[in-house]
Amino acid sequence: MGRPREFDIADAIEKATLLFWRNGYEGTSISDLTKAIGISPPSFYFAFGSKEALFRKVIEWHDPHLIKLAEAAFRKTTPRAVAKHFLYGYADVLTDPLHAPGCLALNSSLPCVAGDPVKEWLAELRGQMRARFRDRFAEARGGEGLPAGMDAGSLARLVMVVAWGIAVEAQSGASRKELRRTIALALPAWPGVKESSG
Amino acid sequence: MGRPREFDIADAIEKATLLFWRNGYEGTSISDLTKAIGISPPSFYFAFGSKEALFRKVIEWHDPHLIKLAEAAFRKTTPRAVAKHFLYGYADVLTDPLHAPGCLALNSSLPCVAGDPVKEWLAELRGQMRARFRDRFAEARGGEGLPAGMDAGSLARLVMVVAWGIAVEAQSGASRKELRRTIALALPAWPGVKESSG
DNA sequence: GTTATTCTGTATGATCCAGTACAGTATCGT
DNA sequence: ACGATACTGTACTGGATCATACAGAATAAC
Repeated sequence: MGRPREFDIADAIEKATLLFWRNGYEGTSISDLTKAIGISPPSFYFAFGSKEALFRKVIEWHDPHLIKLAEAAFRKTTPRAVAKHFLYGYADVLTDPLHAPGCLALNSSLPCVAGDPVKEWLAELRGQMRARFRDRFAEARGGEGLPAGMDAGSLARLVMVVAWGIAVEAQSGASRKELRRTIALALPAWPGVKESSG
Repeated sequence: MGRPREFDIADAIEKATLLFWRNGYEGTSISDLTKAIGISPPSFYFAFGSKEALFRKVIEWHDPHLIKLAEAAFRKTTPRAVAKHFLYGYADVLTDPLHAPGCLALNSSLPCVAGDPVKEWLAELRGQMRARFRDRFAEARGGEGLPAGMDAGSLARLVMVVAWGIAVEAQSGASRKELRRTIALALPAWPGVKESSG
């Protein structure tokens, strides 16, 4: 009961997502957000509580996409195919013309002040993603284990390193084609036979 | 002539460097800077002009270190040895306990607002670094050219991708040892025989 | 209709921001 | 000594920040 909300929460989150993606967390003001959503500050605070709370909602809204991409990659057979599927899919996200170039979380977080809880939370999410890859590589699906000198943890970190690296390049203006060529060069680092489709 | 300056410019730049490294460009206020340097705002503006001007000076002060590292790497023979020397040296910088973890320029810039001149300037510096590697790889020193399917530009971009990637991981708390293990896994992507010392 | 509840906008508060007006102080050249 | 110049700190400006006090408007329950 009570007065019905005059704007759509999901729509507002989507608009906030685009702003954070373009201008980062600290670079996006309450004024920017209320203007884009088309509401007044009290409505904003009533609906979301604070800028930080909305940002967390934005990330929680977006993160499952990446997790699903990773899980789809995990269904591939070899570590190389897993990395290939994830990195190519991630490159597509980074260069999606529907939003600003680069990674939402990375664009938003890297400039934050050291010790900022938002920044640490995002670093934790990145760590969780890395742990997923580590566990997947540790399974050593497809027969024999990893070659000598390759542990699942380092192999997982390399996936993340290439991912964050292309995210930076994408934010700097690299095209999807350029990212894909770069990924192709990196793929032989992971064990597995060459495949024609990722 | 005139009243002599009561603080050391180089020392002030060094202190500003540490602050920008820790808290980023937008996350560091004039108040933070004047407090750390131990001067008042007018002295700050008289000496540096603006926060942006000081930041540019900080970067110009720091960038030659990386350029020298790259040039030392370029004196190696094979593309792989070049990448190895640069990436291992860069990993050392990223995890130097004398300053905050990660890359000064990357920590400072990624959170900036889209279209910010500082951000674009830093992206340009990154592009220049990539061009140096592209030119070095294009030389194809050491005999025959690059293998089929490898162009110097993509190979150069891969160096940068791994560099920015480990910079993000370093900022998230990865240790020097972890970064070195990850780099070692990536190195086979560049043509060249395995070497024992980088 | 009346009341409780939920959401709304106008207007404003407290704080921080980058940057400056101004007057004072220390050195140099003469 | 005296003026020109270079640098200093106190105190302040205008504007942006996140956030809220308050009163009004729209709904549901009764």
